[in-house]
Amino acid sequence: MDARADERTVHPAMDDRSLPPRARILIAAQELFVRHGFHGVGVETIAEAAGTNKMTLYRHFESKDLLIAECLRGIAGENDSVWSLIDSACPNDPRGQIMTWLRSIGEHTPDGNHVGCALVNAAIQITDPDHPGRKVVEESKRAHRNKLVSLCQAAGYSDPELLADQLFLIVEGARVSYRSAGPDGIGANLLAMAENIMAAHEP
Amino acid sequence: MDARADERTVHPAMDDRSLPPRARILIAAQELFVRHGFHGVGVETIAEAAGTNKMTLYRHFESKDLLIAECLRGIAGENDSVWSLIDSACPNDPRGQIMTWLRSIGEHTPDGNHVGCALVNAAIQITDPDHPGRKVVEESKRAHRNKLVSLCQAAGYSDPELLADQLFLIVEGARVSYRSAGPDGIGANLLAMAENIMAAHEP
DNA sequence: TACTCATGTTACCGAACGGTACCGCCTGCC
DNA sequence: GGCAGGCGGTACCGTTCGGTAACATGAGTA
Repeated sequence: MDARADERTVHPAMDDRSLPPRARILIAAQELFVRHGFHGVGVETIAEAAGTNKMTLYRHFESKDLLIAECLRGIAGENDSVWSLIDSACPNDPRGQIMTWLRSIGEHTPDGNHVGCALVNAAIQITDPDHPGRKVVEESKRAHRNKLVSLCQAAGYSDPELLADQLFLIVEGARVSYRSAGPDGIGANLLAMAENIMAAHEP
Repeated sequence: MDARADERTVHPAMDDRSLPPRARILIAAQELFVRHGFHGVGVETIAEAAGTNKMTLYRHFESKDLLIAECLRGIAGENDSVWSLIDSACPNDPRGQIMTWLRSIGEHTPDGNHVGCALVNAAIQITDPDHPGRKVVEESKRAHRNKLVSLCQAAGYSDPELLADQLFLIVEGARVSYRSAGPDGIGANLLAMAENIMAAHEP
């Protein structure tokens, strides 16, 4: 029914114990969850991929659901740091920051596979409205949208909220289409679409 | 871990045997899969919701995965018939057809919950690249995109392919954001975003 | 009546999974 | 040395799930 259990090794240098078990578990869990989904990978697989075992995993995380939530917090934090990176790469250049962000969306992962947005995928996989991971996703998306609005305002575009939402939705649509329509599908020329929309909001 | 098992009754008139078991199973499976995800509902639950049992289910469907694929084919067919409906509602009015389609996206389901696009959700839940349901989703999305392109061409917009892809991605992004950011989030004023984009392509 | 065929019913199997108990080891620290 | 705590290893439990076997039932039909 589910993904093949073959080749679930994660980071090769994971087995050396340079990182404490909790960090190794989080890294392994993030990678495996993103690749195979929450239901597609069990806690024992995660523990083995982290070079430890199930008991140690449960010493650091109360349950699988809370491990999922912690992974989502980690992913949200990585997204935040991407914005910090962009900010320091194009200081005082909001338009350049938006363009840098847009260009980064189309980049392939090291293994050549698009997986879309891990937070969106999580929100779809989680059907329980009370799951601890859900509010992590919603909060991250809200912050992401606010960041985009402030950038569009700073860049002096007309109707910055409308533009920000347009860019946000196009990017969300493109990333989800990598999964639903294939990587060579509709999201291929995302940049041209975004530039066309931005041109309509040029002051 | 997963959705609550409470209240999985589907269509109330499902128990009367007006429909043959295979049709009842498909209806129940579609509804339950959309609401709780593929992993969140078992075949026995589906059979009971359809007013039958597991053995009859397996007499009509080789496996759960093939049942999933059949459900996706049914959903894709429903999407096609929506386009036929729109076509007959606005004959020879491609622009009106696009607008009608856009308006239909924001409508709520009878229970007031947005579930996004069932095919996209399926593509994200399915991690196996060889799953029989995957090609159903990809084919449906490709046809959907082609339909939009031909409508934009017929409406005389400049750069119809770019416009079609922009509209497609915005809608995909909005529908997925109903799940990731909540129904009152970014996709709320989808219509204004689309009209703004279309205005930029006015001939 | 006798036959066929789709369906209902029950029981079961093997595997996977989330989670726990228990033991032993090793390291660091007083 | 002695102690404590973090960690590895293993065995186990209860449950759920996909899928199957075997049999009963009931309607339609020749």
